[in-house]
Formats: sequence, structure tokens, C-alpha cells
Amino acid sequence: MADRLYRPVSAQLDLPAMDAEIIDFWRGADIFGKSLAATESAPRWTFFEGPPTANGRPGTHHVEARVFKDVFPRFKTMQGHRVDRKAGWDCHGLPVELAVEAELGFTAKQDIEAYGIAEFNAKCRESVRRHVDQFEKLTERMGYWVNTDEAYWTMNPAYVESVWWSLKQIFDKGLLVQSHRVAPYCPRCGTGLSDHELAQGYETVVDPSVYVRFPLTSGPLAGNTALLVWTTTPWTLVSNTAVAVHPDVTYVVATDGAERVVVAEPLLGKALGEGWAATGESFQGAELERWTYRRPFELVEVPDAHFVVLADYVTTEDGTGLVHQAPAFGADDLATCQKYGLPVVNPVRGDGTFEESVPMVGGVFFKKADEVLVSDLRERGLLFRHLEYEHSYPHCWRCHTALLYYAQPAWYIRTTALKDAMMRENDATNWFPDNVKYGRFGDWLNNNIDWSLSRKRYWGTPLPLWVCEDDHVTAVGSLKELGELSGQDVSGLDPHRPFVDDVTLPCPQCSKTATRVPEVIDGWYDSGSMPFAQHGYPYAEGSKEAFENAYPADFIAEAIDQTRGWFYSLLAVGTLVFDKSSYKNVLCLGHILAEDGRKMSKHLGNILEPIPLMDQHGADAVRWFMLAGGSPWSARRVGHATIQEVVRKTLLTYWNTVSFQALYGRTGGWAPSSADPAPAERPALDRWVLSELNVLVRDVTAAMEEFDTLKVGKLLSAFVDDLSNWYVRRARRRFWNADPAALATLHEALETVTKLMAPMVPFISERVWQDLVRSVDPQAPESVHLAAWPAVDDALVDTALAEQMALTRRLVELGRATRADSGVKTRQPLSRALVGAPGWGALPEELRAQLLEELNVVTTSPLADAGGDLIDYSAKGNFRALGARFAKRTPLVANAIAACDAAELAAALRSRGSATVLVEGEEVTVSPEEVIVTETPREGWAVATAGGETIALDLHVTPELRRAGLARDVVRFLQETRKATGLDVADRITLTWAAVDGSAAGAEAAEAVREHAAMIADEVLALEFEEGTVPAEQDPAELTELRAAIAVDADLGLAFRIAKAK
RNA sequence: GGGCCUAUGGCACAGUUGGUUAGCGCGCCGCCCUGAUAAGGCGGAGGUCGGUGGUUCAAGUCCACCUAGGCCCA
Repeated sequence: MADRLYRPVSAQLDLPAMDAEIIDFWRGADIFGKSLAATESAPRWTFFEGPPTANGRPGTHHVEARVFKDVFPRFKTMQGHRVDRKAGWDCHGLPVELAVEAELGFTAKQDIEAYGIAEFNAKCRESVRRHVDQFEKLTERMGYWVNTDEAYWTMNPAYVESVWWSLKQIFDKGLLVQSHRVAPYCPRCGTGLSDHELAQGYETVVDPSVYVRFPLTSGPLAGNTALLVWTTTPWTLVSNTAVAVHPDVTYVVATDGAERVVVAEPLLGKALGEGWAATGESFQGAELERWTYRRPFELVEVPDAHFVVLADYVTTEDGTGLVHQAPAFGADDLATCQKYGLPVVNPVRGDGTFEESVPMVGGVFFKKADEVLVSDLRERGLLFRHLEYEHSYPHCWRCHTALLYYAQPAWYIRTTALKDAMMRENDATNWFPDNVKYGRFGDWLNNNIDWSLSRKRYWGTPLPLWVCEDDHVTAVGSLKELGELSGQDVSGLDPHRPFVDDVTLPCPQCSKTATRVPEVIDGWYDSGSMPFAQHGYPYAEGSKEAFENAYPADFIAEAIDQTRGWFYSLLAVGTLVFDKSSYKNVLCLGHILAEDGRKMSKHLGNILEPIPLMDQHGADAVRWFMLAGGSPWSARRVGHATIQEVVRKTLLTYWNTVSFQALYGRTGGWAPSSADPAPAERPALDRWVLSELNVLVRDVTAAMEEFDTLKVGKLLSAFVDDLSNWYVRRARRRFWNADPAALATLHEALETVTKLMAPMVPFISERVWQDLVRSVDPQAPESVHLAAWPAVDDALVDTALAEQMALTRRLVELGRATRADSGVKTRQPLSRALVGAPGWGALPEELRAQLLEELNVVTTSPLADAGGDLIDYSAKGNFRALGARFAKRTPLVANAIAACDAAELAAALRSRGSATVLVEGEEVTVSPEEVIVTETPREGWAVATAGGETIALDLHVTPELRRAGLARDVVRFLQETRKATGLDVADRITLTWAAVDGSAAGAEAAEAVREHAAMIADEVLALEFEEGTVPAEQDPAELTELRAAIAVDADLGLAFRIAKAK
């Protein structure tokens, strides 16, 4: 008896309750802390936590990314790396403001100003704290090991200062500049709208659609031809700056006999209608570049403008293919005109009316100006056509006023200047899946636009720029610097609005008073700064070292929607500040959808809350689903049924195998020791398991290195399935006898699998580690998560054995199919199986024995022994093998093989190891691998065949065999009775049996029992086994007391009384 | 409008470098097995591998176009 025993492991398992115990254990023993301490000086593997936006409750989709952020750091830690895991919270930004606005019942920015920015921001801060609490609960519940105690918060002063530092770097490089930004704007509310507000307010309206003549004043058509320009916003013609054409579209001159206009060729008919014909003059769009024209209105100054520009976004679907450009009122227009150095002229004031100084429309609301402008064009003969145009146009979601796309001053980071560097950094990045690299992400970089950094909002990192009345800009990189410049003590200042707004400083260039610009910055810049700002770099103590040791990251992970979000901001900020991207490997996940295949939303009522989900199924099941329930790169649907399946198919199979091992280990008083036979001394079945185990270690490790958790999951569950449903099934009897080889083999397999499973399912693997490993090994680490990742033992890998076992299992499968077809149940022994399969001859006796036992057959022999006359042969080509050699002629060779005499071919292959077939008159030699020969007996046998392998069963049941079958029926019946009586698997019994009077079956069965008494007694652990008198009944209380039972099997015609032995 | 992703039996998903019976799980029907198991096995019903065309001796797999859904952006 070993000193130590496994802990008892019940076959039943309450996963959520287990989770709670394990969380307590980890917390109490500080296992996470110990895993970090143990790797203190180990080589680093750097992970960056992408901070979730703390603007709402965490959802099930948050579990997804967080599982992946957990599994690889755990894996790398077990491999002996130091993996710091600093949590982070994204605190700033419009979503937080909107949530607070909703809470306070605000509808406009004026409400915030009236409420007070300081008070409003305090509310935002409070909202963030509340949501972070919920994220922390989720984090612990799901087993995500991340250091929340030392989390970085993007709103903390040290973080903000670090962001300021980086902005100053960028400013000093001349890459932080003021420019114009076209954004949707509500003139009534006097505020810009965010994209998401914009999406809520589209309405269908009827606008004028006007075609206007712009007479050409230079180029080959000057003086006799006009550009025909289309617009649906006549009021913007006042500030017309240019006309855009597509460089690759063909433009033609058309005439009605009286005048000549230029239109895009594809639109000639649609735009001009009847009576117009092409003159034959045609130009590529690119040829039109810089032709000048006379503008429609001379109401405002637009210096150095009014010529044709080229733009790829021009389409030939509507209008004329010549697009009027007013850069103040369109993002495309602005981008295009800026390329040509054209000015931005905006005569419309913030309230939506034209400036008083503008003739004709001064003081008129922009929409109202259309009418007067159009009639003026008509009077001057410039209006070509005037139609009505129905389209969808954005309106303010609050007041339904038509929005204006309006250029306002804004601060930009000139990322376009770094495009090459960013693309270079992306080239050096590994994307999983790979297609994002040059697909979605690469395209985005390739079409990079400057980063619009500033936001006219309240709750964000204040843009650290101070401007004096002469427009001298001073960038401030820290509070300390601000103190020095302003001459005030601001060391304790909260670096948020409105406090920093109050600090003014004498302009270092002209000494006039400089005040901070009113904007805060885009929240994406905050999160993109986390590699250095999380440490308070470069000011905080130790931050330089912390940052330099952990840049760039080896690994980050988020869902696909972050391509233009965090994945980009990290790359951009890293490249801007350090000329190096901040990550080497990036895992890009698909989205988690509701069971109906749609995004989870309150509106649709299809939300699955994460914590209740885990409280129902256990965190491991949810984790496994995220990691291996379908491809992580694709969108996946999550539902109770799918997760329940993970529990049943994967977790419980594993658990029950553990429970089995614990049961028989304890029953036999066994614990692993040096007394166990060495692997080489163990039976083939054991050596097979150990071989498969080491292959598993190799494959799982490789898949983890590739971030392919789907593959890891498939490998692990396939192995556990093999272990449970083949190894344990076949070795079961050895466990009953506490065979050390079997127990040691299963122990080793389970211990290693438990380590391999630990990163994926940290809870159940920890439970198993405690019950099955730590209980018997005082040297074992305190937690599976402190254990080393398993190494492959190549000496135990036996490829030949693996192939032979695979053959054995295929034949078993065929044998079962044969049994099912023939109707002879497996419990009835049969005398003989004939096997025809390549490799059968080389199969070791041990494996043949497995086949016989599994199929309950007495002997086996090669099919060929049945005699050549009794066997049919068929042959066909193995395309995969033939294809490599014959390529184009493959089908010909295959046909030749099919056409020849299969018996002769088989004989030749068997005796000489090759055969020849005639292909187009030419003799071709083929090898056994190239031909699939199937042998089948002619008659009198039950046969199954697949893939060139055949098994045939002799169905003739002799009286002896029949009695042996009956004896097994008796065993089966008694085992059921034992179980029903509540006996333990190791309890010994006493047994009395009798044939039921007058039963015809009973006589034969009785004979069978007498003949096989020793075998039956042994099987059912009967110490006494006698034929006698079985009473018809007995007092139930007495039976219970004695742990006894009386049972009658009417089919067998036998009665039994069993009782637990004293 | 652009880019990317997805499309395989009722449902949810695999499918290696193209190779000839297209798998697995859930569900359904029948049978078998059981000394750990909420299990396991065998057989059956159920598939134009979204559509069209192409490359190839050979396409679920490669290419082009189209359709539908999703994501991101205009």
C-alpha cells in the first residue's frame, strides 16, 4: 500500500461550484503572484492588455477576447517565460459622455456647459469606476489572470502626462498641425455630431438637382465650351473652388447645334437627353487637369482657384461626371482641394446663415438660399437643368434640422507623412489570421489619411497646446513643464478640463498670454499610447526600464473591429514616437453573435449575460467554446446548447477518466512510484498511449505557438476520447487488478494532458491537479499553473505501433459493423474471424488479442487461408499514390488496374511486391501502395469491407459457443444486479443460483452456468458460488440490511440471490 | 460605392500540400456494448459542398464573375 493515495474523485461534477472553490484557492494561495515570482528573471514574453472601454456593462463578447488574452500568457508562463499582465481601463471618450448625458437627461452640449464641466467630468469618472468594478468581477469569474490591482487607467494624471509627453514629441517633429475637418454639424444646436449620432438621423428629402454651365477659360476648348457640373446643394456654389473629374473616365464634347458642353461619356444620354450628340472630341479625365473656368458666382473671394482637379471618388452613376467642389462643405472635397493647395472658404456662420457681407444671400439660412441662387443662375443663362432629387440626407436626431457638412479648424497628426514607415512596420508584423495583414489592415494603411486628433468635447485627455493671440503654439509635455511655463504650482492639478483650461502662460515667443486650445483628444490616441503611458513613461520612477524591457509586445489580441481602432492606434503611435510598431504578433478574432446569428443587442432581446452563463455551465465550458468551438477568426454563435455540448463531450469525458483512475488507484492502494514498470516493459496498449501522448504534446505545442486554439482543442478532445473510449475500455480488466503498468500509464497520460489543458481550462485542470497529482506527489508544484509545460519524449514515440493500432481499430470497427448486420450480438462468442488487410501479417499478437476480445471471437486467421477459390478479389487504383507518379495518365492506369484480373494482381503483389498492368500497350509496374485490393469471401460469412480491408465472421454457433454466450449473459445480469443493489465495485459477494422450475431456457442456461461457474464467480467477485434454492422473496428490510438481493432473469430462466460477503 | 470575411444534410461546425464512398457533434429511427461515464459503438434516413463559368487527368479545396449575410469604411 502506497503512503499516499489519490483523493476520491466523484463521477459527478458541479462545475460552477468547483469554479468558486478554485478561485478561492488561487486567491488564498496567491497562485498568480507565485507564477510571476517564479519567472522573475526568466526571458520575457510581452503581452499588452487592450483596455476595454469602461462605458457599459461587460458582455459575453468581452469574454472572448479576454480568454485569448489569458490562454497564451498562461501557456508562455508554463514554458518558462516572464509574462507581465498589467490590466488597463479605457476611461475617456464620447461613449462615456453619452452614457452620462443619458443618465442626466441631457440632449445638447449646452446642457453640459450649464451643468458645469467639472461636475460633468466628475460624473464621467464615477461612471467609469462603476463599470470597471463589473469588469473586474467578470475577469475573476472567468479565470482571466491579469493584474487589476496595478491596472493603468487612461484618466490617471500620470497616464495623461505620458500622453502629453508623446504629443509633444510629435509636435516637435512638426507632425501635429492645425487644419480643417469637415464634420456633420447641426446649425440649430450649434454642435458637431458624432458618426453614431449621424446614423440615427437620416431622412428622405427632396432637394434641387441642378446642372450648371461653367464656361471654360483655358485649355483647347476655351471660349466655346462649358463644363456641365451637377450638384444637389446649390448653396455651396457660392464657395465653389474647383471641379473634380475622374482621371480614367472619358469626357466628351456634346452639342445640340447651338452650344457645346463637356460631360462624361457614359452619362451623355442620361444627363443631356434628346437632341444632343457627341461632336467626336474626347479627352481622358487626366487631360482636363487645371483647365480653368468661369465660376458661377462672384459673391465671395476664393483666391487662386477655379480649375479642374482630379479625384478618384468621382463616379459616373449620377449627374455629369463633373463634380463641383466646395472644400468647406465636404470631406472628399476638402481632401481633394488640399492636394492642390486650394483655400478653404466658408461664408456660412455657425448658426447656418450666410455672413451679412455676402451679396444676394447675406443673413439667409443656407437651405433657404438655394431658391434665390438658382433663379439668379437661370437669369444669367448658366442654369442648364433644374430637377427635383429625392435622396436620404442626414438630419439632427434631436431637432430634425438638416445637417451641414462643415469645415472647422481641427488638429491633425500627419500620419500620411509616416505611411511608408507604418507599412514597413506592418510588413514585420505577424497577423493571425494572415489575411488581415494586407487585407483590411493593409488597405487602411495604404489609403492612410491624417489622423483627426481633436474633439470639441469635455471628458478626454486635454490637447496640451497653448496658443497666444499671435497664433504661436506651445506644446506642453508635463505638469512640471506647465508649472515652469506658467509660473504657478500645478503639481497637484488634475490634468483634465476645466482645470487645465484655467492655466494660462506667457507665450515663450512673444510673451503675450497663451491659453489652452479648447479641444480634448480622440480616445484612440489614449489607448494607442498604452505601451509607454501604462508605466507613466518617461517621468514615473522605473518607467524607463519598465518600458524598454517590454517594447514591443510579443502578443496582443482583440476582435476584428479593432483594425482601425486599437490595432491602428498602437501601430501609429508607436511609429510616430519610437519609429517602431508596438506589437510583433496580433491575434484578430471574429465576433461572438447571439444564437440567432445577429449581434447581441438590448433592442433584439437576444443578450446572453456572461456571468449567468458561466454560473450555469462553468467558466471552463465558456472558455473552451471561445477557444475551440469553431474557428476563432470567424464570427460564431453562442448558445446554451453549444456550451452544454462542450461540458458533455469534452470536460466530462476528461473528468470521468480521472474519476476512473482515482477509483481504481485508491481501490488498489496504488500511487505512482519507481516500482512501476518502465514504459518499455509495459504492454503494447500502454506503449501506444504513451506514444500518442508524446505526439499530442508535440502537436499541441506547435498549435499553441501558431495561436491556433481550435486545433489545440481538437487534438486534446480527440486524445481524451481515445484515452477514455479505447485505452480504458481495452485495459479495464487490468485496472480491476490494480495493474501498476496500466495505472502508471493512465496516470502519466492524465498528468500530461492536465498540463496541456491548463491554459485552456484552468479550473478543471487545477481540480484534477490537486486530486490526482499533488495528492500523490509531494514534489509536485502547488498548482498546475506553476508546473512546467510538458516536453516531448521522442523515445516514446512509436510510429509503427501507432499505425498498427490504427489498423486494429479500423478492423474492430468493421467487425462491429459485421455483427450489427448479422444480428448476432457481441456477447455471443463466435469461433473465427477472417481478416484480409495489408499489414495484418505484421500485427503483434497483443494487438490481435485486442481485436479478438473486442469482437468476442475465439480465433482469427488470414482471409487467404480460407482458400483461393472461396475468395473474390477486386482491385482499384489509389489515386493519391498514382497521381504523384502518373499525373495526366493517372485515370488510364487506374482503369487498367480495375480491368485486370484482380486475383492475379493480388497474388503478384503479395509474392513479388509489385505487379504489371497494360496501359495503352505498355507494361507499367505498380506497387502495393498504388493498388487497393479488396478480398471478400464468397459465401457463408458475414462480411464488412472498407478501404481495402476486410473482416469476415463465421456465424456458425455451436452448442459450446452458445453456452459460453449464455454464461456471459449471466455475468451481465449479475453485474446489473450488483449495481442495482448498491454494491461497490470492489465488494465481494456470496451467491446462490437455481434454474426456474419448468423453464425450458433454464435447463440450457443451468448447464452453461455449471460449465462456466469459475469464470462467472471470478467476474462477479463471488467468494461463494453455489447451485441451491433461491427463495421467491425475502423481507426487503432484511435484504437491505444484508446488502443482498434476489433477482430472476426470465429470459435465461434463472434465479439468483446475492449478498455482500462478510 | 470600396475592402475583407462567411456560405458544407433540420441545427451548430471540421475538412491538411487539389486525389475518387465529404466528415464530426446535436436531433431522429433501429440495434449493440457497459465493473468509471451526464458515456461509447454500429447501422439507417437526411447533402446540386450558395450560383455560374474556368484551370486540371482529377475541384468542397485553385481562379473569375455573380447572389446572400456579416464586419469595417465611404
